[in-house]
Amino acid sequence: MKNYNNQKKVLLAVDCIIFGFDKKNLKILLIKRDFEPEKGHWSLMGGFLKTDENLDEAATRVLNHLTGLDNVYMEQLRSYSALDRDPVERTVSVSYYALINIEEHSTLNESFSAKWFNIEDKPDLIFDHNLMVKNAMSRLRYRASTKPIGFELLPEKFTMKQLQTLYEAILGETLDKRNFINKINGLDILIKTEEKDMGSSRKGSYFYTFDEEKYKVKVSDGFAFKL
Amino acid sequence: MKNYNNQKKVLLAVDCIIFGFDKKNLKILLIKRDFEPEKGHWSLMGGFLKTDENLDEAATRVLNHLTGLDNVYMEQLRSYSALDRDPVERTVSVSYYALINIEEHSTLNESFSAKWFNIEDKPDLIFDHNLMVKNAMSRLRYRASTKPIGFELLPEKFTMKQLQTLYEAILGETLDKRNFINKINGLDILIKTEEKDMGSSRKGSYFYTFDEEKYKVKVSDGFAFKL
DNA sequence: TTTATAAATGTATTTTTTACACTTCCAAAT
DNA sequence: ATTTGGAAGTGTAAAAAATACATTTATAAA
Repeated sequence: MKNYNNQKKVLLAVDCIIFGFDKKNLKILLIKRDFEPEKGHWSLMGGFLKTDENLDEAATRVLNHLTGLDNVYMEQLRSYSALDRDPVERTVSVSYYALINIEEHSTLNESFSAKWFNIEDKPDLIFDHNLMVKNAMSRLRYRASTKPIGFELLPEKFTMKQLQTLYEAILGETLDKRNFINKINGLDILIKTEEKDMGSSRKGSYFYTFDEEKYKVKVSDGFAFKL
Repeated sequence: MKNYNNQKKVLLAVDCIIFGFDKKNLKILLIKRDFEPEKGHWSLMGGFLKTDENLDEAATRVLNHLTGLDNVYMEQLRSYSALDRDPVERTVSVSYYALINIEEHSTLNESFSAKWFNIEDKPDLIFDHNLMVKNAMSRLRYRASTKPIGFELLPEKFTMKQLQTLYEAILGETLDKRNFINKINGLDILIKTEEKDMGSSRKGSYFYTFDEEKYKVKVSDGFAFKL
C-alpha cells in the first residue's frame, strides 16, 4: 500500500494563546480579523499547517510571523474538532500557548492589528477561541505551579514583588508576601544580584535572576519544582 | 470566501490507549497489525477521522469497533505530527486514552488480534505509539490523583485492597494500607456494602461502591478529589 | 479446637502550610 | 540637618497534612 486511499483529509490549523506580563497584569495578544465572516472581531493568531512542517513548527512560525520572536516557550494544548467550529470550512485546530516577555518584542506585525489585553478584559472571541483561552489558562496555572515557566514571562532581571505579582495573576489569588518569598528562597534556584530596582520605592528592591543551570542540576538530582 | 483555498489538507487519525485492570495489574489493549508496513507488530487501536464526526466521536467509534463498548471514559491527550511518523503517508494523529472495566467487554472483535498486556510487559510498538503510551501514563497518573477516575477501571463492587492495588499500579509506587484507607474514607465518597468478597481470605473483605451522586454534590459544594 | 491468613483499625511524630507585624532603608520634603 | 512616607525585608508560632507503624479480628480448613 502506497497510501491510505479512500480516507478523507481535513484542514488542520494551529491557534496560539499568547500570554505576556507587563509587571502588573497577565495579558493576552489578540488580532483583529479583517475578513469575513466575523470581520472586525477579535481572534487568536492562527494559521494552517503546511505539508512540510509539524505542528510545533507551524505554531512557532505563526507566532514569529506576528511578533518576530524566536525561541519562545510554547506548549501544545489540545485539538478542537467540532464540525461547525469554523463556518468557512471544516477545520480542526490544535491550540498552543506561548509565554513571551513583553518587553522583548520590539514591534508587532502591523498587518494583524494586534493588541494586548489584560486577561480579565479580554473581548469576546470568534469561533471556539474563548474556550481555547479558558483551557489554556487552566493549563498555564497547572504548569506554573509545577515547572519554573513563570520566568519566561519576566525580563532577565526581576524583583520578588514582580515575581509574586505574576504568580498572583496566573493563579488568580493573592499570596502572602513572606510565605511566597520563603517558598521561593527555599527552592534555591534564584540568584540575587547586587542591582536594585529603584523605580518602585525609595529603598529600592533587589533584582533576581533565574539560575537555569542550577535548576537543571537540581532536577537531575531528583528535585521537583513545586509552588 | 466560501472556503480556504490553496490550503493543504492532511490525514487525521485517532489512536487509543486502552487501559484496563484485572484486579492485579494495570493493562493495555493492543492489536496486531496485519498489513505492511510493520505487519505483525503490535500497535495501538486507531482509525481515521471521518468528515461527519469530531475527534471524540472518532475515538469512541474506534474503541467501540474493537471492544463493543459504549459509554466508556475517554479523554483526549495530544496530537502527534512528525512528518515521517507514519511511513505510508503523512498523517497527524490525536491520541485518546480510555479506561475500561475489563470484565465488562464480553468479546473483542476477533479481526484485530487484540491482546491485553501488563503495562510493564508491553511489547515495542510501531511508529510513535510507545511515546503515546508513555504520555498517556503520565496523564493517567495526574488525572487519577485529582479526579475519581480509578473507579472506571474497577467493577461496580470492589474491595479496598483492589482499589489500593489499582492506585499502586497507576502511580507506580506502593502505598501504606492504613494511610490509604484513612485517606479514602476521609473523602467520604464510597458506600460500604453488606457484601463480602470471600475469594481473597478466610475472613473476607467488604465490597464498596463509588457513590457518584454524593461525589457530584460534594464537588458542587467546592470539594476537590485529591489522593 | 487449633491454625493460618488476610482484614480491619488508631495514634504519635514529622513535615508542610499558614497566619501574622515590626524594622529598615532611602529619597523627597521641610 | 531632620523629618516623613512608603515599599522592602525579615522569622516564628500554630494549624494542618502526611507519614510511620503493630495488634487484634474473623473465618475456613486442618
